Amino acid sequence: MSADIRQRTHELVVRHVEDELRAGRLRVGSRMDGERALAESLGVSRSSVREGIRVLEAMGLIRTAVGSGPDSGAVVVADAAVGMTSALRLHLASSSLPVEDIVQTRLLIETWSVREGARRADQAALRIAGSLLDAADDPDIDAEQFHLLDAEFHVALAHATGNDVVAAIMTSLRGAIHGYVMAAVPELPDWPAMARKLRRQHRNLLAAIQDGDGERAAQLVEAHINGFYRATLPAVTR
Amino acid sequence: MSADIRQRTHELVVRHVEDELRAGRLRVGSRMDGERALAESLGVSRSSVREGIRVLEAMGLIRTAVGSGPDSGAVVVADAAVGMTSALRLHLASSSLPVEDIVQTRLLIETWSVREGARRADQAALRIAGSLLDAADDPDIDAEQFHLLDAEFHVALAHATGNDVVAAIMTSLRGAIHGYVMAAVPELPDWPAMARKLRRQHRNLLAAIQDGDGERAAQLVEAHINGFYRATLPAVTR
DNA sequence: TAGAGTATGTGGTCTGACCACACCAGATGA
DNA sequence: TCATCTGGTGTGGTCAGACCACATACTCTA
Repeated sequence: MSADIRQRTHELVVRHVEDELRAGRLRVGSRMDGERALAESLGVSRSSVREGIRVLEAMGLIRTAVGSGPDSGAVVVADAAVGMTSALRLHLASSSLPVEDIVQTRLLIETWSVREGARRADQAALRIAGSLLDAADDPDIDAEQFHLLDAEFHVALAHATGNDVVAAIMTSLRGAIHGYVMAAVPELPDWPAMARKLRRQHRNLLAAIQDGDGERAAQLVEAHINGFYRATLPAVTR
Repeated sequence: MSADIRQRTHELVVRHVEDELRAGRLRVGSRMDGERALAESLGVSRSSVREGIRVLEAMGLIRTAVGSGPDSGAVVVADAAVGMTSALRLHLASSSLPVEDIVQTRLLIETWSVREGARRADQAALRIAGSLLDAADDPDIDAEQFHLLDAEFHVALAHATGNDVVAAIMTSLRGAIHGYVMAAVPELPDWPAMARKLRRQHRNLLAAIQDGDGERAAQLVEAHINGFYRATLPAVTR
């Protein structure tokens, strides 16, 4: 693997954990050695171990917890969406990725997802999506809760494809622009009307998928996403 | 933003940089303050600053360099593909993301990309893709160089869509499975024949895009990807 | 004027210390 | 006997301070 170039110490730590995963000595749910033990066994300082662990944590690979007992320490969780969401959010902040491109990518991912979801007809996954819509019907929730449920609904549809990579990408696309969505809400002339429209579109979309009508679902989700961003984007990018 | 829950110090550092980016006080190409100065201005230790910087670096947001002068220190580079590639690679190592899902996601992204590329007809971008194929025609390069150029070609096609998010996703999808591709090469009965076939398919694909024939390009890229993985995946997942 | 030598500031690494926390086992009480 | 309190112990989180290798920019010398 051409280790000619200088490898920093924390990269060695990341590489070590990656190798342990690849070899199957670490798997999802495993508890890693403590930072001090890892430092000693690799012959590096605890600071360097911590830098590596920070990277793994930011990638959604592990989770850390203080204290003692079986839940403490670094545990492999492997939540792929975490790292991708952070990456997208940060690059969005740096203006190196335009919001428009994210929206277009959503269109491409989601039209495929609902077609695939309609084809697979994974009833359990669709039931989850439906219960999220039920929760979003609660008139007492505020705008932020509504849009979080909205995001969860779209992610649930992505999960109905059975493709974990697509689901992770969808989670990160929707999660990264949550801040932009919330920034747009106060700018909307009539948010309650918008929410009613979104609820209606969600129901129709889910019905089309459950009917196995992938084409109709694709058209509905495209209109749904385009409609929302045409109403909100001008307010934020202004 | 409800900072009720405990925020660790390195997260404060990440958040600080994110805010600076969002406010425009930092942009791509900017040089960040030194670690010591940042630690003092935020009232935290240098170790914590470094942990935050490690995260930003892993996300592809910044690049660090030792020494002195204008190129040293932490500089904002905003290479979105870096973070996503690492995230995918690590989750692939943990078996939480199956290779098959990545391949299926490539199909979805790339069929869209070549359709969009054919529609946009970005001559400059397509010329870059073509020159990568020229380089890959060199009979002296080895398997690794060939597959790296192969990956670059597919990424170049994604760039021809003009969508930076799609291009970053494509880069990470292809980059994350590079190790798997290289692991499969020695298992192939006749790699030179495979390479000849891939070269031919690449040329036909690029020609279809340049002809503006998105449908044909989509069919070609689908057959191209499916063909390669049907030949290699069994060797690796075994 | 050209070159060698030096000063300076950068990230990279290490050591060792202390803290807050969460669990767990043994002591204590009813 | 059982419930409750109370330390002990090990975890990550944070900090201070030191030294190193390195790359540039400056200064001095031949």
